Amino acid sequence: MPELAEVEYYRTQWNDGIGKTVQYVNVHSGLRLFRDSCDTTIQYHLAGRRFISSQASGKQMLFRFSGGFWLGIHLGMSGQLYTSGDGFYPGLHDHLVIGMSKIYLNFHDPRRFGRIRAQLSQNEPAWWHNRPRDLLSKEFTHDSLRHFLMVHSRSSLKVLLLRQDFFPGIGNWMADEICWRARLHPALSGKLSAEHAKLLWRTVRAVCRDALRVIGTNWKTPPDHWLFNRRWKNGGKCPRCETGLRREALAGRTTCWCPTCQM
DNA sequence: TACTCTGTTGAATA
DNA sequence: TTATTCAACAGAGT
Repeated sequence: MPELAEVEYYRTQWNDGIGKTVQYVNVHSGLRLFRDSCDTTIQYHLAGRRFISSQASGKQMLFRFSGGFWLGIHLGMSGQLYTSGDGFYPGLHDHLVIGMSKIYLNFHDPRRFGRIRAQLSQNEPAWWHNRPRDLLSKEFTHDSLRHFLMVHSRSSLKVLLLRQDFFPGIGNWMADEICWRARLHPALSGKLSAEHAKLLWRTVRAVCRDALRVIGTNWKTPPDHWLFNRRWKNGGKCPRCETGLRREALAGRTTCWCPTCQM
């Protein structure tokens, strides 16, 4: 489940290709992944270009190639980026393979919920330019969060935290981790007190920082004092108070919380 | 074998 | 306008 930190991790997997020139491109054309009809653009225009740099923001990634070629990737639910060396042969779910000298950059996605877009232009694509600000930027202010909560005061915290237009990069496990750390019940409405809103703001940033540090750099397993390791299976205990965790679908998403800690 | 569940986005519906 | 539901998928588990 690629969220903020997993996306950052996968982005860096292609770093060994930076500076190299594309020699070969293999695309599984016609898949929903290429619904922005970019499969032919990639197939015909990527070869011969040099891989310059990459960025990640929320769950989005942007890869820059020479001559104004931009490749955007969203991993969806099961997407992965990885590289391989000589002798590699694309598997069933390797939907995009970029061959370079001694390295292949691969996009692998069994469930095909991801999204790939390509564009030829001097400036970065509009969809990237218009993306929401990052949660660790100074533009994500306490005041903007309070305003957002006020406007959507009828929605639950869990639903709001999953809104990519305001919380880019937050997914299911991060939303649960944030609620748990802030001791706020995920079903609470957005109508929070000023103190609780401030607490939520601080916690969102702390969880983003911690996730990027632990998972984003070399994908270590988060420590046991996070909710993360306990939330997946039945019978998990709260790392703080050892109460049995509750797991229920909330707004259609599996949600885990501690009935003692989270009010 | 057949059914259920998983988690993200965006379209459809209320 | 805003909130909720569901389809797009394949694979692992029951």
